[in-house]
Amino acid sequence: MRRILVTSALPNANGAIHLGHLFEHILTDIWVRFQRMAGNECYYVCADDAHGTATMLAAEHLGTTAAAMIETLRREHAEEFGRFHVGHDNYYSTHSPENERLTRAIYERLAEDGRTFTADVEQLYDPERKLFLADRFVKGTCPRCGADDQYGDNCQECGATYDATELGNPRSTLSDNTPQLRSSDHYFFDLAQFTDFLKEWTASDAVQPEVANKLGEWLTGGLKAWDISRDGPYFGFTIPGTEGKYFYVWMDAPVGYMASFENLCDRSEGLDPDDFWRADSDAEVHHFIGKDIINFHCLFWPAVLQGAGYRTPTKVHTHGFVTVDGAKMSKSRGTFINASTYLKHLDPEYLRYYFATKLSANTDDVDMQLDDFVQRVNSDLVGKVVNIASRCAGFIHRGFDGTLAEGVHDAELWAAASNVRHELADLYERGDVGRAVRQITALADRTNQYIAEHEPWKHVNDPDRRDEVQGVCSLGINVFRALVVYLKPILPAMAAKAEAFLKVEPLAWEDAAEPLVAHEIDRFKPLFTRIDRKDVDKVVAETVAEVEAEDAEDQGGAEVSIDDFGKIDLRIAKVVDANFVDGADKLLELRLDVGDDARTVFAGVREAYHPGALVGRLVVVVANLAPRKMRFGTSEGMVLAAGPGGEDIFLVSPDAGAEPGMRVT
RNA sequence: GGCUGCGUAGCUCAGUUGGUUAGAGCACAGCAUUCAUAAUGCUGAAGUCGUUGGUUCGAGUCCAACCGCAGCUACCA
Repeated sequence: MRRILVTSALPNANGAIHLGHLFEHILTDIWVRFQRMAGNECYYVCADDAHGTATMLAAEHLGTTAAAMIETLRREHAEEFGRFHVGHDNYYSTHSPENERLTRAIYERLAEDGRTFTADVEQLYDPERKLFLADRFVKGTCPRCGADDQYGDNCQECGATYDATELGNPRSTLSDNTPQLRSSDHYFFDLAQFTDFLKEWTASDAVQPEVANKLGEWLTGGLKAWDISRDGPYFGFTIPGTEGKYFYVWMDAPVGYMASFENLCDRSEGLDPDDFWRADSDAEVHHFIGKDIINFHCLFWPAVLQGAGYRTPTKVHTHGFVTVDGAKMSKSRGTFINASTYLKHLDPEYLRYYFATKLSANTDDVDMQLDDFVQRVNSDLVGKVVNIASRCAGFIHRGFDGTLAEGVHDAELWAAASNVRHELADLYERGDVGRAVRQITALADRTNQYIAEHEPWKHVNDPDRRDEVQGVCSLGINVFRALVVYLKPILPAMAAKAEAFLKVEPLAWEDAAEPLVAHEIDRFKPLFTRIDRKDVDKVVAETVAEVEAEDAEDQGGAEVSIDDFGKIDLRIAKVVDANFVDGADKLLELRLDVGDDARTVFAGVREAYHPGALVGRLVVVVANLAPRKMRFGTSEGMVLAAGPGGEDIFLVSPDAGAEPGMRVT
């Protein structure tokens, strides 16, 4: 028996659980449930990732404390995962006493052994907010191409990467002030010391081949020291022996896996964290992550563990991202679906099954096509698998008192159904679940063919052929039982209902080895209902509505005084000319007559309006908006419009009689 | 820009170390059937395997270039 500890990446403690989190946790949960069915001792822990500047600012925004906010979200997250049947043994928080102790201990061990050093770092500082600014809180002009309004790490226009200190006219996105350049001592983990170790580790089968390729890039390029400290104010753990220095969130986040497990052990008889984490442990540790955090889990984390005298992960399972209908999840398209919205209208097992059909052992992105989602679930699960039990059970009850036959009617079919368990086990182990599902549905197909060939409905009233009818339907039920075994890691709730129908104890993997004979079963009740496409549409529509409400709150929620409003100079303008902009997908260049002066405004309405339809019409424009340099020219104002974007943009226009230049108040 | 991965029927994907007329499911069309949650079975139509070159007796499969898509590019989690 293997002893296995499994983790999923830690969701942020400042946002809701969405489709992307669900994908990762469902695929991990499927693996965990398989391991348990196969008889292994398997623990699955996770936690919210509580620390970081973002958490601090979010709590500030809500007018609460970080500690209160993260606890509320932690409960919410744990409950939502639970409703998707994700069976974490512990869903903890990285803001825990266990984690603080472990993180400090690990750091101290690394520091003692000369694995860390300090260095002076120059960084932008916001004097008003009194904090050092992470790259994403600084905007300015790209030092290479001169594009305005770029973040502190790279330029979205030309793709250049640079230091935030290189930006022209930098400003803090938190206060809009000009930041100052200040220097501060930072603590570094000397990752380069672990280069040889990491080369060896990544070449083992601890990571997928494409991940090893990616890591090879960093390894051959030379590893840089890793800055593990942040200056206060910061929401996190303080670094021992320092004043106002905090551990960078990614230092304590993976330690959170250990902390969550330790917390579980404290509440469980005979479970010792050391058995899993000591350097010579023969237990296994498996991390499931998305491909965006490969560097943290496959470079920093193994190096930290190695340096601190712990074992390294057995395997890091990396997956791709979820897209919806071929595009990134989008709030305005309604495909940035939160767990809570989904749960209002759809059964969690639909999603579990659909994700399972798309799972592979590689890091490709997984596209959730909403039509495909409905069809796959309805056709495979209701039409094929469940249908077998549904069509056989009636005969068993009508003619045979609900009792299955003594023997196996078709030894070949049963052998196929039973023996495939070895291959399926291998596929589950490797994470090639989509392929396993294809094998499973093929077996269901074969069984429906078998039943059709023997036409039990024709012979059920023929006394000479009663045994055959019972045999065929009993075998149908037995193959169905095997299918339930194979699908149980994916569909635990359906499996529980099927177990009740079959009147059996909870099924384990090896139960597929032997058929049920002369066994009484219950009457069949529907195990699974079809998805109605309308319910999917409701989820999408509600997601759009939520986003709009959120936007309204962000923009209109905070009250402004009439004086503030008075600062905005809204004017009626007439569109004199409108043209496409070469190279811009969304923009139209508009020449506007605003009374005395004419000006050029770039408006993101190309998908909704043809230039010809705009010439001559009156619009409302923000006349005193600071001119903004864009890639295609300077925009001198903003045209007001409603709608989520894309093709749904609706320009605001005045009633007849308004003249260009009139002030809107 | 550099790097990683992907690009096979309308959709989702299989295609082993290169080998005869490229496969499956969904969707579609026709037929059959009625035991089953309008479920099932049979038959059929549908692909110049991203493009162009190359290696080879032979390439979806190997090589090169190009095109397209996604992601990464370390102090955003």
